[in-house]
Amino acid sequence: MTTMKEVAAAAGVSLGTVSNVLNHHPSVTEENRRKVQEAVQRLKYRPNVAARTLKTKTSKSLGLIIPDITNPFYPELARGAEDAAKQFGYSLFLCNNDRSAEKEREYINILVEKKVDGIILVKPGIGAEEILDIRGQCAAVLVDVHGAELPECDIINVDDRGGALKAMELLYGLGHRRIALISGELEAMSSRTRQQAYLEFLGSHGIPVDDRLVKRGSYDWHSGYKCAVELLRNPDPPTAIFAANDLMALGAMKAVRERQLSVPGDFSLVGFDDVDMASLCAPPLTTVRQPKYEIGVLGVETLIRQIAAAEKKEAHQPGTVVLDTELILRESTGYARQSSG
Amino acid sequence: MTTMKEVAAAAGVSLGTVSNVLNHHPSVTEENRRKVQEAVQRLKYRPNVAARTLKTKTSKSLGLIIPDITNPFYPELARGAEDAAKQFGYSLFLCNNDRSAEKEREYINILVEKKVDGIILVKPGIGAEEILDIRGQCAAVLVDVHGAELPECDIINVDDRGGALKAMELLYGLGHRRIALISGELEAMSSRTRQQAYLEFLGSHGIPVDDRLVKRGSYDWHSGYKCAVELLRNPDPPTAIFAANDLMALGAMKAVRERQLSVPGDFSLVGFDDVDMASLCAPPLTTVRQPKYEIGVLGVETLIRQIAAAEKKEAHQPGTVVLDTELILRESTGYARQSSG
DNA sequence: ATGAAAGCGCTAACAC
DNA sequence: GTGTTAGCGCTTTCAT
Repeated sequence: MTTMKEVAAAAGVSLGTVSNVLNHHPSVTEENRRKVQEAVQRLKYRPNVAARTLKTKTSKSLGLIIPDITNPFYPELARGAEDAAKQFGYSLFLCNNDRSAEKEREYINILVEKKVDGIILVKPGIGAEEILDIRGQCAAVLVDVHGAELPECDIINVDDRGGALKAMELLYGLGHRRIALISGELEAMSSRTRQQAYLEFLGSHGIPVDDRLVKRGSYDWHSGYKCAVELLRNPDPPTAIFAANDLMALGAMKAVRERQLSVPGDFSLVGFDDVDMASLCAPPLTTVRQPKYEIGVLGVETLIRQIAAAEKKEAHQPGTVVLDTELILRESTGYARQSSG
Repeated sequence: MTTMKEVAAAAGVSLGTVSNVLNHHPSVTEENRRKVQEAVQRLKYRPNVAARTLKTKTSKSLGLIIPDITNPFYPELARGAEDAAKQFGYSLFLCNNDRSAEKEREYINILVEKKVDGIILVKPGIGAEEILDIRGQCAAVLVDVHGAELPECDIINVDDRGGALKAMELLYGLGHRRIALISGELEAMSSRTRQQAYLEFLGSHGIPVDDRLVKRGSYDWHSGYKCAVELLRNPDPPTAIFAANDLMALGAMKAVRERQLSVPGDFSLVGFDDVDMASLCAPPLTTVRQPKYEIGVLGVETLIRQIAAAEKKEAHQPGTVVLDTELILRESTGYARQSSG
């Protein structure tokens, strides 16, 4: 492996000069610059990032901690993060924590030890103090977390409440009155919010909450299927389901169609997220789109801003941004049937 | 930031002793071990991986270069790689190259500079010499690549030929004779192989190849849709489509159903990969399952084996492994209709 | 503008 | 068993 020292020797200049050339410092003779560049080429010199990191305390690496890349919501987010990271000259460590706080801690430890310059923490399961601890080590941004307890952190959330309300308004506007909810795990801020919005909407429209119409899933399609089966077994079944994510909505759709009910003729379904399959499936799923890719991009942009501020020893003003959702009207929603609505 | 030096001072022992404790060297008094561990806890000491990497030339990091994590084939592969990496104490850099050899080169450079211990290169776009170059820097395993030109590399392939043949046999056995192919990009080894198998099967069963029945897609569902639309416009249309991946098969299914043809009543479809949506969609898609997760796991296991061999200065015997596929019979395939078969 | 040299935090070889 | 020490490859003063 070629080192700067060897390049210096080959070019007949000093170590410092080579470093200056490589770091584009202006104060180098054209002559020397040329000689160094030639030697770099000839010896196929490659900088050693470990050495640089040791010296500069910055690695040009970031960490992305998500629940599970296998959940179709995350690839796009990860892609956004990776693209943005690349653009700024950073690389990205991918970490799946399976929604386990313990794994999350492990990963944070490793990332800190690897001297990443920043961490994006999606749906953090760890406590507030632990999160603040990270900030002592590197930049950090939180995605999908309750902000109140963390005033000193950058937070990116999606307007879950607004999105859920849009879904409910659509269903209500189509005449549905018995609207079921398939919620996600209530540990996650976003699931709780979507459920609250559902309840709130019912309340503000004078619809009494029927507990048998509220099921709790776990974000995978099997759970959506199971919840829907139970819902349909109800003597007075719902005419529509609002699911806290597309996967569960699609699972529910499967159950509905197995009961020989047509979607949207007999039954309406709305999801959340707008994953790829939502548009592919039959019928295409009406859903509330989250800006997944943009979350990833914004996450690293925020990280970069923090890093830049820390470098200049400026204060960074942390903030919370709430991204908008968009209702995507497709073909899984229709007017409520008179008979049951 | 606490360093080993400070820990040594706090514990009243030497730097070397601290290092010995941290690296679990046997030759340390119980007494000293205790003192060091106490100091580590109290000072919240965290090792600096950059320093260690500089010294040991090993980073406990790996790189995974794939076309695009957004393609539903890759999250599972990535997950398998990440899980295995974690198990061996490694972290994983995620890199999307968008099937561009240029980006691929960039990433390889960065990864090498970051001193990753190994790289998994999926569907490499770079040339053989470049690939062999990597081997001088770190471990490497190739996934989905033509092996003949690279006898010195570890290669993991899937039995695309066998898989495609299974799909064709199924269709043929159901009475289909006009079977169309929607292939992928022919730069990729796997697409070429699947197409070859299709042609081979037709040949060996005395079915003349009809060029109008062979379409080239680009692995996304839109292209599958488009190809199917063209196929169905044919005056003597096919009764079944074999698509080189599930996404295109699902796109094709959409097109077929828009023509008011029922699947599998009027038309049969077989995909390749067995992604999540294949089982979720209606009707569930018959497909050829690839062991996606296992590829990822096997990839890092192979890397680890190379690394271990290099560490012990043993020779590593590279090899090519071809993983089996499995035909997953679902509901998108049925008997050919007499009228058109 | 350039060279010399210190040192980032760690491991490992060596002497005791 | 423990302490001392020499680098790993780089950036960054500080002289010159």
